[in-house]
Amino acid sequence: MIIGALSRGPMRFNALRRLIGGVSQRMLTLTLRGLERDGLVTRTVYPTIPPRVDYALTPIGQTLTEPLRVLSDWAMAYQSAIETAQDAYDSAQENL
Amino acid sequence: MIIGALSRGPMRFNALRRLIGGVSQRMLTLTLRGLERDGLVTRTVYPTIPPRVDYALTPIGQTLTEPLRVLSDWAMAYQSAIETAQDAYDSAQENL
DNA sequence: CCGTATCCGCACGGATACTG
DNA sequence: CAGTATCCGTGCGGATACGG
Repeated sequence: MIIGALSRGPMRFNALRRLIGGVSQRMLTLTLRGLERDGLVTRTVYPTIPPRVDYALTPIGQTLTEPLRVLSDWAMAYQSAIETAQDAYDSAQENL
Repeated sequence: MIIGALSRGPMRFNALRRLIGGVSQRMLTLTLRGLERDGLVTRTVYPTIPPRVDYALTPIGQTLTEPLRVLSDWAMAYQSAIETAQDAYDSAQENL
């Protein structure tokens, strides 16, 4: 989701947090550090007050947006079919 | 990896286990049950001795092979670049 | 605003033993 | 062969508090 959010341009920490939704501050930080370590995301600090930090995709990070978009499209397309299958599976398990 | 392995045709439990490698019996079973619940994989039992169980992709499961192959191709292409980035990041952390 | 530090519950997954 | 059952350590991630 971070890769997808940054695919349209750099974004600040809290903007990212609001856009993704349901992510704790801790996990967003840890995930961003991981992506930074992997060379997929850059972190730029502007020494202003209040502080400002921009996150952006590196060239390699941008190459990942397409594969992830393909996967995301698949998930959107089959989400309801999969939920239906789960319901059928679960109710079949009850009758044992 | 299970989806990728089954993309070329049905496969038995232990064949799958050997092909994937490094997966415990427990985790392979749990993962297969999850895929079955999601309607991505079918489980077929042949009541022979010794028992035989075939796993195969459902039509929906087959639609997932392409998105995953795209992602896998990306991983193969950038694996070494990412490892290099990690090494650079880690050695930069040491000097603090 | 953008984090880090600390505590803690819990569930993930390995190891092992057992079974039809 | 293809599992299930049980025990158990560890690490993930939430919650909370604090700081530049």
